[in-house]
Amino acid sequence: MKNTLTDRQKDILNFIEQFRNENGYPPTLREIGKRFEISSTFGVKRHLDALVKKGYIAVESNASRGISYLRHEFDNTAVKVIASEDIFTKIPIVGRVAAGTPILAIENIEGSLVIDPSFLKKSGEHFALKVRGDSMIDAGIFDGDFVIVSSRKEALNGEIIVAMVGDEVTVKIYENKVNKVSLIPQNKNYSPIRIDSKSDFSILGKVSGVIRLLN
Amino acid sequence: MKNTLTDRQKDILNFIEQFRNENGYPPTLREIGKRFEISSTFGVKRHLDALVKKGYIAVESNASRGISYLRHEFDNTAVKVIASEDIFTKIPIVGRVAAGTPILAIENIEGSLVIDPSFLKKSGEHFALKVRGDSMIDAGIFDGDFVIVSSRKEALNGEIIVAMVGDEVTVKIYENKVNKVSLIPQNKNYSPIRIDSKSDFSILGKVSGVIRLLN
DNA sequence: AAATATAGTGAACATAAGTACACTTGTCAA
DNA sequence: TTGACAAGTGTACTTATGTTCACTATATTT
Repeated sequence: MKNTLTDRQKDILNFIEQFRNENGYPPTLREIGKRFEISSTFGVKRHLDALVKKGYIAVESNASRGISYLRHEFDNTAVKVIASEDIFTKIPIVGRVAAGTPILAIENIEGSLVIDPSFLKKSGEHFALKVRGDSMIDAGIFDGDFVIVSSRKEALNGEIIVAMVGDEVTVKIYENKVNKVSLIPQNKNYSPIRIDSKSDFSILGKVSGVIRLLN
Repeated sequence: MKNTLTDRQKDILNFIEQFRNENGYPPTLREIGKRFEISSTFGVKRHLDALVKKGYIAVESNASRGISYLRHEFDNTAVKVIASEDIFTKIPIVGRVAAGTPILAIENIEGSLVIDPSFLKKSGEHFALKVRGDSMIDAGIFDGDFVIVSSRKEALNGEIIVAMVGDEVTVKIYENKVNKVSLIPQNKNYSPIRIDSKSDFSILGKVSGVIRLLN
């Protein structure tokens, strides 16, 4: 079995993407079927199964509208510089964050960065941040690296997050034990930061990628 | 009634946003309820009704997971842009390299990757490679990372390069002392590779960037 | 004290939506 | 001409999910 899609599968993949853009949630089997005049949900399901098998989407079983997007379709040509009508995603690079301003306020934006949309598996707000310091070197995040951040307000234990502590933006591993939040660096020379209730602390997002430029 | 949200409503709105970021589709009433320990779906529903009334979300009635967003909490600075000529660069991702074939032969290309051209300061051929193994972890290059490679045939001491040794493509630090070439890993558990004259060895390029995707 | 808004419970219900199976059709290569 | 594969039908079934109702509780406002 190859990973190439049939025409029908391509059409359906496109429809799913479009539907999600328009509605904010993925279509049901029957909604897909209606669009393509496939009267049986089973016929549709088998298309989805094929798309899953070929790695284009993920489907949560028994969950309604449980389609999540794994990757866009790209032509595999070994072309170097391209001009096409593909849609790319441009995310802002956040520099110094002025105290009190929202992270994405214009004055905080230093530039922007174009990345492959397939890197951002799920939709949602993203921004990038240039890392200062070496507190995360054991996690492979070095001084000067860019981290790509998926905006969110909560985190799970062990996730690498970007947080605001007082005036400072920091990248650490999140840990919440019995409602005591700590930010764990990944460098023996640094100690965890304990967050007590009176700390000015908020989660900005979860690190979903790291980019390093050499030379 | 004002359009200001109660704390509870804010929490729920944030959760919905986060859930969608993570899963690609919105949560059900019960999934929201589970997170907030609200055992009755009705309790959750009334929160959604409030959010709708205040203009923060839209809910399609009788549709599962039918929550769509009207307003983000952040301004949407992460814009989707249409590529115009020559602005973005698309480079091929090289997968398994068939022995004897040129690195950029079609059969070696697994996909492609769009990156900001400002990342590639120098012009010239580039390709990307998915790293296998952990021989370079001390240089912050982990298993599964993509390295962006600038094609060239020669290297300077200390540069991180991609080379072909026999059939294998490898990422290492280049060292040439008195015409004895060694490839130095960055991991105490590995030993340098000595290249002797009869080795089948060639330099494919220099690593100019590293990209890591988390989750 | 009464009214009002927010927040939640627990159960019952209707329907939306995923899963499964047997059978059909058309195409294409061996 | 057999076989494999993509694509689709129709029905039946199970589960997931939204809707509704009566009732409770706790603040805050009038």
